[in-house]
Amino acid sequence: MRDRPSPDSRPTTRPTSLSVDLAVLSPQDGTLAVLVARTREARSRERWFLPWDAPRGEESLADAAARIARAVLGPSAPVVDQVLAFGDNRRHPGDADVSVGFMALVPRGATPVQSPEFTWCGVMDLPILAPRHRAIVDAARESVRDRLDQSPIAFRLLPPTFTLSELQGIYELLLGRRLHKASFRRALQAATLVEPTDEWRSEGRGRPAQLFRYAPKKRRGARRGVRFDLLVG
Amino acid sequence: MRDRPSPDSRPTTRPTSLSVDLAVLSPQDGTLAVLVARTREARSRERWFLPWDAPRGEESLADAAARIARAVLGPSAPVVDQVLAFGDNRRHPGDADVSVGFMALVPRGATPVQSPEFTWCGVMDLPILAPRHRAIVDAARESVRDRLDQSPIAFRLLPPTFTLSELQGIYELLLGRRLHKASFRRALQAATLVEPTDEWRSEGRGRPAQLFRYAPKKRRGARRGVRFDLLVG
DNA sequence: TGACTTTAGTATCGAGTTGTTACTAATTCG
DNA sequence: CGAATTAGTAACAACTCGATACTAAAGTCA
Repeated sequence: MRDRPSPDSRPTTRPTSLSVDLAVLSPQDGTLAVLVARTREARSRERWFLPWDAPRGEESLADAAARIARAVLGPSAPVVDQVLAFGDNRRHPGDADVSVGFMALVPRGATPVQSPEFTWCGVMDLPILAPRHRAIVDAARESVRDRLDQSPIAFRLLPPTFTLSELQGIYELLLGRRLHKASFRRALQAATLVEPTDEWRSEGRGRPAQLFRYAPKKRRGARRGVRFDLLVG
Repeated sequence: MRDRPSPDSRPTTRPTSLSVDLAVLSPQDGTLAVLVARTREARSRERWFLPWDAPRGEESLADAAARIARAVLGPSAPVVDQVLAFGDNRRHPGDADVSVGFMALVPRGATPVQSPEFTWCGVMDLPILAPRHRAIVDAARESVRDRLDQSPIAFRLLPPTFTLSELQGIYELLLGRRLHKASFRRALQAATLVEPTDEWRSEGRGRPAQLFRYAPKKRRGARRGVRFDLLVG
């Protein structure tokens, strides 16, 4: 990369090597997991990496991310969301100058990986990734947490029908803290986000739980005051 | 851009033209404004653009954005936040394949532009920008709104000391709705985000207002339940 | 000077929301 | 059968929020 001064002239772009990288998140065995694969060559210090590629042809960033997701997860295309672009000196497996991180959220179990040696790995127990990939995973988790109550992303981590306890478990997993059952259900009911099906699931012992599906009916969010939920310094 | 198949081999990056683009937001005359400049050449359909450039040398994306901000606003360096990367077919003034949008928030008035013909323009009254620049402005506004109660960004739009009415006005500007005075102040006090100075400001008629400064003291945000504040469908 | 207006800031009250504790319901396990 | 386990609900106290109303301190204008 050479420096090129632009004293007072108009700016110009510069050729840069680009990658699109994907953090696939899913609840596995009661914890949040990421899809990672092992490198074949031994010369790099970081032995594991996230799925990634460069955009092809006129493909947009989002299209490239969706293609990578399909390559790893099969044709059942999960939605991908952009997380952040990284363009600093943290190392990337393909030495990309700039990497645009995306995330995909997929339900529990329902995700047999077909491609090469991709495997689930709990976020608390990640192997050593290239620093830029590690940053993308962290940014993806933070992004999910931040958007959890503005956006129905929790439902992407569940199959089409689910029990309310499962839904609450997803929220607890993502927020990293326990929630109160009655309050959770009250809030859920007030938001009219789910509707009951007439099926029930018996999960081993205990009373069977009713299955629900995601069926948002909320029209206008009752606009509240500001809450200053920040946790500063 | 040529297509290059990668059937089962390892992915590689591809050279791509890159830009870093900046949406500078500021409250001006009671409305939210963006810094834009007029193009000199008449051949392009979009006559206005945001400040932008390509990263130089080993400069990171954030460093490039900070440099662009300094070039436009002078050496008083405002913080820049990444908003989103755009890599689709929306046109960019420099025809960048990928543009990483950043935003800077600067206080009212305190921003005399020195560089070329940059000027404030109210967001409700924007001229025709290149579509990608327009998208960056929209994404920046949305990003501010989303992060308003998680992050103390409102204070970046104010000078070091301010009245509580000014602070409330910023929130109302960004959220696009009126807030209740007593509730706003109660929430502010509970969060211990500001502390009073011993100065007062007389703003024409009416009782003088006490000046406050941003001085966050909150340790742990009292963790509440989920609120499902989404406004779906 | 003294009413009137304007803006700042506080107090109080009632309606609504939230967390807790306790309860009932339906299943499996022994 | 009874104990254990999970689902789901009820009732209540504590808290939160928004509306209204109030006081305070300035300017305006007769």
